[in-house]
Amino acid sequence: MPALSDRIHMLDSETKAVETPEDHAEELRLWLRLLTCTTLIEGEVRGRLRQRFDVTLPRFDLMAQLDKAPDGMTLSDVSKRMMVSNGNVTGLVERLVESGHLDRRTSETDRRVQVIRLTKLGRAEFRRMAAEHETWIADLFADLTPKDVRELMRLLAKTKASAQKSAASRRP
Amino acid sequence: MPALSDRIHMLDSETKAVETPEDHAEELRLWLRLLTCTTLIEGEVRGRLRQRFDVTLPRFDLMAQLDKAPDGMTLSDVSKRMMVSNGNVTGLVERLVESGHLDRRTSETDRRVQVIRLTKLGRAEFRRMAAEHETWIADLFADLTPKDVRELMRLLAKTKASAQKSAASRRP
DNA sequence: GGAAAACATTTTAGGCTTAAAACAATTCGG
DNA sequence: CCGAATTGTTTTAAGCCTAAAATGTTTTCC
Repeated sequence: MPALSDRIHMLDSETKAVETPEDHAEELRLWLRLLTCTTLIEGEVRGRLRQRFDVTLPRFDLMAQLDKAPDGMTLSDVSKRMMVSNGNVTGLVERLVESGHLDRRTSETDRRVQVIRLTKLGRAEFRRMAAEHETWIADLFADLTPKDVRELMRLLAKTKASAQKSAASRRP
Repeated sequence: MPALSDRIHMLDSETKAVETPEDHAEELRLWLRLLTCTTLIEGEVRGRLRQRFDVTLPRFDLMAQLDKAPDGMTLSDVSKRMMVSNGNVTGLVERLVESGHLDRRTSETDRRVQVIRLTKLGRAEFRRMAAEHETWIADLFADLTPKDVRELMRLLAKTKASAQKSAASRRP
């Protein structure tokens, strides 16, 4: 059993936690800055993709996923990788199949599963866009030194892990 | 006039720049990681706002802007601050006026301008949500040390400046 | 003063996005 | 085996979002 002074201390710190809410303004500012950076870059890339290739960002992102998977992916895989809802992918894929960029077929071993892959056209167009896209990104980050890039990578990895942990603890 | 050896060197480096495109894989990875972090946190916040308060993230964001401006803002101001299109704001405001959270009036000095502000209800609800929201953010970033937070702030400020510069140079 | 440019907002058309419900197919446990 | 969960996808309803054109208003600058 704790000494009286310890119990008083515990009570104090508990009371403090309840009555004087901690200041999290720094984290809030960090979050807003993170969001600003992403929105800024995303908007720029979106605009360039439209102007230069008349393609939307979500389409480009989906093709990017498939380019890394020559044997195709299931819709669920894509949905998890892109961190978007299932229904979202259904619609995106529909339009890309329609335009001839994607090939969609039902798996032979599991008839629930749809496997999608890039068509020859889809792959060619994606490669063309991706090459230019990479230079845009390089340009947008041009003022960062290699050290800045490394450090940001490290801190964002830590951020991602922290956020995933926090998110997971709410959804067990 | 440069010496022959210098000219050869110049030709070499120019040729290299054209024929062997530089490798920007690191920047690309950085961009994807930045996007992942934002998407992860944004999704988490969106879900909690919906579950806890039955409000959407864009509505919350708009109210957050107005909470900082007791005298109201014009739609253009809001649109610039939130980095979304004008038309987008029109619709958001419409729904928030409809639900009684916002007050909208035409400026008396310039009849083009609409000034919006939070109603009493809107402000009260926002404050309630914002208090909880702040703890979610703190939780999502909980594994970062104060030093990590400072360093991220610094690097993201640099990133933002770099991206803005690059974006501006394309749209003069 | 009046045409032209600039500005603030709304409208339009189309696409993206989500959460939740519905449907279909497979796997699991008794 | 067979009913119950689980899994993969689609559908639905509502809202978000953009780019571009349209509308109304103010400013600029001959």
